[in-house]
Amino acid sequence: MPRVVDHDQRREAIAAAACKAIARQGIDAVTLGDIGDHADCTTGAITHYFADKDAVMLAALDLVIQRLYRRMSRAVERDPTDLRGFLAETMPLRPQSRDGIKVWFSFWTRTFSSRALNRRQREMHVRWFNALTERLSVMDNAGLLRPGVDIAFETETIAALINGIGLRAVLDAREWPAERQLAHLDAYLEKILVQPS
Amino acid sequence: MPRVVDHDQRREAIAAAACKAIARQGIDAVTLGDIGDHADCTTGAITHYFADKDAVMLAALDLVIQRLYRRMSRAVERDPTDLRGFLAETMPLRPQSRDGIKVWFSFWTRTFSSRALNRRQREMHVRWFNALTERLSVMDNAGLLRPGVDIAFETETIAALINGIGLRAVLDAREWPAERQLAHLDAYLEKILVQPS
Amino acid sequence: MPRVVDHDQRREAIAAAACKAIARQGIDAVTLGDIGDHADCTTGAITHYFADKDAVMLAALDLVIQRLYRRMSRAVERDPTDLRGFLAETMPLRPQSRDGIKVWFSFWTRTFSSRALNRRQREMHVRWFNALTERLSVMDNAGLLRPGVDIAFETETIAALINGIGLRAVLDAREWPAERQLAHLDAYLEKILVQPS
Amino acid sequence: MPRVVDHDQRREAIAAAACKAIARQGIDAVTLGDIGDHADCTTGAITHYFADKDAVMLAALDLVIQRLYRRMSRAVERDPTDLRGFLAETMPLRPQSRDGIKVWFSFWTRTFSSRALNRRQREMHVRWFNALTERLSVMDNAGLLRPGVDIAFETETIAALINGIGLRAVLDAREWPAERQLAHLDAYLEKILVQPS
DNA sequence: CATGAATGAGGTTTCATTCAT
DNA sequence: TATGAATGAAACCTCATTCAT
Repeated sequence: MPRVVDHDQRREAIAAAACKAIARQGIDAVTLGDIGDHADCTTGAITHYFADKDAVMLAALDLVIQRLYRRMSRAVERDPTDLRGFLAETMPLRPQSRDGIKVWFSFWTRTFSSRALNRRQREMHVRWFNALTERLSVMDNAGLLRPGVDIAFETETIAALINGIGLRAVLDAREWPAERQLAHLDAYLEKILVQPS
Repeated sequence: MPRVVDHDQRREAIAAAACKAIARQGIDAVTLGDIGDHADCTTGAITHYFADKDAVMLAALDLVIQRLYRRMSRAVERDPTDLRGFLAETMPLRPQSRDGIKVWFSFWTRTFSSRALNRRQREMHVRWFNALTERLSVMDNAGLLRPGVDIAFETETIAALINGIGLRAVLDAREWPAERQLAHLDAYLEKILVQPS
Repeated sequence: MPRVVDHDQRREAIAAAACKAIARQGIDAVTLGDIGDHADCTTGAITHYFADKDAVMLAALDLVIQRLYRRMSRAVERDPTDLRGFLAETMPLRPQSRDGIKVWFSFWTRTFSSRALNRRQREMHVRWFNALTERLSVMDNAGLLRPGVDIAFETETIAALINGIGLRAVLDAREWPAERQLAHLDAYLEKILVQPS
Repeated sequence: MPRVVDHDQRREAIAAAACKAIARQGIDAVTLGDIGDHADCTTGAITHYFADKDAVMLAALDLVIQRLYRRMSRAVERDPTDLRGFLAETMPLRPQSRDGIKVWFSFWTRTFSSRALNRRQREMHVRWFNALTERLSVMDNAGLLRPGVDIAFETETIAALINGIGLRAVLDAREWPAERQLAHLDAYLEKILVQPS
């Protein structure tokens, strides 16, 4: 049993190393050796824990997604009606979260060629979509949404906006500090939320 | 006299072939051989026109960007106040334009590791930003924007939204036909444009 | 535990294989595959131990030089005043030593284009020059040199002569057996050494 | 008939360009394109005048050798007993002659792998050997050689010395101006020539 | 469990050569 | 006669994967 824990820990450590490597060098320049360097182990060790390179990369993606959802869940627990706080967890506001977002984005273009990745991407989106829809429903029930707002439709628009802002922030980090990103998010939310009088 | 060949035309043909290959196989799976297949020539012929693979890829990006701007310019010529028509040219509404957008997106994650690509990406964005700003100014002067709209700020929001919608449409083409993409764009524009009474 | 391999030994084995290949096929016809054939390994194994082909070639040169100096040192240990024996170690007198000399010579023309190689070549010459100068000094102190001999000047002349004779012997091995080479060396030494009465 | 002259002129021009390229970049880094650049023509033009690359290289060598012999012949015509002047023509005393010597040397290592080149090299040497032998005979007949000098033997020693000095001068041009090269030659000649009392 | 040496397929790149014009 | 576009073989090099230890 302790073995299993070690095993999982090791896998996660390697996945985390892969994240760093992907964020730093770009997903298609990363080699198993690079990942090994970040994880302080050799390529042989990596192939002990993963079937092949693709499995490592997917584990990196899963790790990022998992962290993302954990943060989003915590935000919901803190305040189920804090839509802004919930969304902020998916934006590259701080250097620590930026790497994860980079990894997430890195897989986008990979889905062009891989049917499997494409399906997983869609699953992830659906999951995010549902989580966001639930936030909006909660807010609607609490009377915080402007009347006439189409929740499903808004979910998609917000998702697109978050991705679009996050992309800019990741491509041009210097010009896009947290405040600037949030300013654009807030400006949009203002348009659909009931204004506190 | 050697075989008469239009050097620029040949370069563009190869760049176009690279676009097709990138959109089809994904940017990191494309080989010079693949591009040669699409361009009906050998790898030797490609390196006759380009210094190396990177140069080919950049030419592909440039071609896509150039086509994008050409389409945007034509839209402006048709009707300088047609913001929607202008923006629609940068969205993957039809299969033909989808490939170009895919290529454009494909280079995003590449900028994580390449300083040169990152700079080019920013230049492109500035150019697009300026073009979009001008559209909004023209509309503002024509009294078509709601009062109090911050043009620079709106430019960024719209850019983010377009990228976000385009991304979804490209990742999940079946679910995102032109109408759905435009619906989200229209919904946002409605919020900043003067309503036709 | 990985397969236990003496890293330095492996490098030297590959360098030795490169020497053989260079001597046999000529420095500009040698491929990594050829070297691999001589070393009983694949090109991949070679690049596992060396950064690139240039590094392999330089290692080959270094190995040759090292062997040369080892032989010269041994000669000095045997008899510090045996100038002829010392010089003989740098001449292609036997088939075994011929390969090394060939490799050494092969790098001469490479220095025309490579600044780094040129510098290394000069360093090697200086080292040889100093060793030879020391031999002559020892002999002078032992009263074996004719009076009035300029040691530095003679060092250069002898070096030139050795190179010239060695070159002929390597280009036309059949016509230049050891005796013939040594005859020319002896004839010159006779002119500067005190004759045994 | 004028065509033929043009043809030969063109061939020689290309051979001369090859010489420059070889001296500058090293014999194994030279491409037909480089030679074309120096000759102001394309690779196509070169293959019009030569069967293949080897033929071009050999033409370059022939040109160098031919120039060498022309210079040596002129020296003999000026003064048949001026051994020093005769030998000086084969040394890299001036920048102009250095390129030719470099080309000559460059072919040395090529002979390791090519039987044809090796034979040509030997032919060249024999020719030079004979010319030098004749010089020494003339001097001997004129009573300018010390008694007991073995002409054939001295010819070889002198040839080796010339090559050895020339090599050093070519590898380390800055340290080996004409005077230094000639000083070593003179020192040797002094040992075999009758001293002017 | 873990290592890292070795493999070998596959990619990019170079370049002598050919050939249509 | 001359061009230079195009070929294609061959080289170097990278790297995911395997495997003896």
